[in-house]
Amino acid sequence: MVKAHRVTIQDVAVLSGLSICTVSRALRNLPNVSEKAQAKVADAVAKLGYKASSAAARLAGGNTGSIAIIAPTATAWFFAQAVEAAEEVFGDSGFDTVLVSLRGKSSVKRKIFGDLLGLSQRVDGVLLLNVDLSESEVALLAASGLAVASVGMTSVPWDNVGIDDELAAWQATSHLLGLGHWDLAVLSGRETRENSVRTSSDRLKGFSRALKDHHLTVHPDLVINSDSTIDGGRKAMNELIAHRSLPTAVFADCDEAAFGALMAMREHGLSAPKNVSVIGIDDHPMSWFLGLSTVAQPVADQGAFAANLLVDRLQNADAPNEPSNHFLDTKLIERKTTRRQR
Amino acid sequence: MVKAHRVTIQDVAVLSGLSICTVSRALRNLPNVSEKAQAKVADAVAKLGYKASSAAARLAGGNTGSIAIIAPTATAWFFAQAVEAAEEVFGDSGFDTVLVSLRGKSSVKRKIFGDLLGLSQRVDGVLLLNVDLSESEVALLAASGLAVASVGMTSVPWDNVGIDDELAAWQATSHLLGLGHWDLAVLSGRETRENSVRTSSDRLKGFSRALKDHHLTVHPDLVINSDSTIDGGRKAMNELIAHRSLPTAVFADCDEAAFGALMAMREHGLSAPKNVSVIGIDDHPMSWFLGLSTVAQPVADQGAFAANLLVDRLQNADAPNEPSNHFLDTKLIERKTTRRQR
DNA sequence: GCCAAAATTGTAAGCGCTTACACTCTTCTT
DNA sequence: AAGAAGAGTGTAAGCGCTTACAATTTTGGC
Repeated sequence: MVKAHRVTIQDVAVLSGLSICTVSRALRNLPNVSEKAQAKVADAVAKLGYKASSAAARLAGGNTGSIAIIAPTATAWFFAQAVEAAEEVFGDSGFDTVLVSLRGKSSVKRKIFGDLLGLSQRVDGVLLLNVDLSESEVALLAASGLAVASVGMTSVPWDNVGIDDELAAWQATSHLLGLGHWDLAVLSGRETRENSVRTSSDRLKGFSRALKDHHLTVHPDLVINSDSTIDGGRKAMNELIAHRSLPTAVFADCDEAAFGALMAMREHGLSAPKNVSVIGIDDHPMSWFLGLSTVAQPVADQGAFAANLLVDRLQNADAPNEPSNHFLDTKLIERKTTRRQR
Repeated sequence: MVKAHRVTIQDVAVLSGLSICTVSRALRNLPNVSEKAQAKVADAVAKLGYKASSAAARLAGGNTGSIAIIAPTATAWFFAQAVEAAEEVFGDSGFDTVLVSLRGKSSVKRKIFGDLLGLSQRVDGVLLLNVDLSESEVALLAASGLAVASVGMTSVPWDNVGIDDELAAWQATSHLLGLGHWDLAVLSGRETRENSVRTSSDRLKGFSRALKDHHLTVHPDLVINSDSTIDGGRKAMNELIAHRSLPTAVFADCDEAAFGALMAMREHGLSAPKNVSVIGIDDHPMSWFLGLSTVAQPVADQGAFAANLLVDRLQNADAPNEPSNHFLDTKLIERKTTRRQR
């Protein structure tokens, strides 16, 4: 196999009998190219198997043809799902996806503002997944010239898609309440320290609102801080079991915490819904397996939606519409860990 | 905020009082640069916050500074884990990670040989995670000029890291056998149609070998084909329960299939280890949760190891050592789904 | 049919970097 | 102490593409 001469736009120009410039315009569907020329170019491209060099395009002031996805981690179910969905959209639109995982490092900022603003030379846009940014970071990013979109963020000056976290929590809590439970605990994710991610606090709000709707008040002892992980939920539930009175139902603000809660219960000879009803939010695939009642959120859809929004911005850079914020629907899924309180 | 003039190598050259060429060499640690010059350049770079444009570097014949990770999917636990580990290694070495998920499409080949060989203009190397390639595809890739490394592949002409699948299966099966079980079924992933991924068939071999070691033979009826997913395992186990005689122990060739098996059993009022002992391979985080006995494999380590191998190749392009194949250790983890057969 | 405006196409100058190759100093030889 | 070998540095020519702007062709109104 001989190291083939790279097929350049030059070759296409020669074969099609046009100038490089016209070919370039034809390739990018710019106006002012006759159909004839278009056809000739398409022909030559096909014949030659031409593929533009993104490096050259970029250097010359065009686009990089790639988009970065920034996520707190790539391993958690939610992010893996969203990343893959977004990657598909990007791929289908001809973009490469460069993945940046923050890996929960507190060096988020360093990453974002060292690498990422360095990244701005290498990508056309950025898709942020639940990345907790301070106001100044948001401002910097917005001013970076990059197209930006996000999933699960709040008050950001770019397109965002997510779910109504407060509503989802309200749905879950109301389900418990509707079942006759009035002695509820909540396993709540830790408050974020920054500004742009408010999932946990919104969910806590929803919990409170549901209680209020039933003329109940939130007892501080029954709001347990918990990491949004299996182990976090387990610890939180253990704490609840060991040091506090057992409620009749527990709302975990994500399924993984609910799993942990279930596990802790099992370790103490307790089970759901027999001793305590348990509900989560997410509809993690394991929830089905474990029969966990939950409020489902469309994860892949969120990633794909946001990705599409971003691609649209990139492809219609001219249309400067306002940043939009989209809420996708959540839905109560009643399974086996919740039941009527007698 | 003013749109800043891009800091170019030119600026560094001026500030350091050297020529562009010298700066370029200094930046890439090429020989023939005095320490003095090195220092000056380092200084200027720091002062200016200079970052090379990968597009320009690439175009001029240098490297892209990015590496592609190709995986069958990004959502499965195993891949998400490996991807993140590799991404970390790449990031620490200054490479961008471009993610390509095949999403189980049968268009694997199209992807690989359209996109990927197109990718070769955009990346320096490729990390393949369990990508099943035909011989000709392997040859093409090997001849592409890209640096390549892989995880979980067999007979490939580049660095590979994985586990000894046959041994892992042997460990799991021997555990069952050692517990006094002799009536075993195996839930085995479908055979691959290509050449470079042989996980399932190797694991089946290990199963057979363990039986042979105990002077037992494999009964064809007890080799159940199963997708390596929860649902696959569930279906396979259902089949076993419905149409065949129930063995005293089941070896699922991956944890997710084992989960499915456990689920099917539960649906039939059966449980492990009471009615049937169950063991898997992987040590998925849920296995701990479910008390599933399994043979643990170091997933993140495999990704990181392979990534390091790849980075090494890229950074020492001069040292043309033979491609190496590394097996990482697997370890039996006995939990609650297996017990002595009385 | 004739001329200006509009549509189409071509020319040429870079984008920021790498890389032969040429050049200037240092060191050693002998 | 003069010249050769080598270390360190500079010059300049691209890499393949985009993009003003200039040149050419087409179109249409009279």
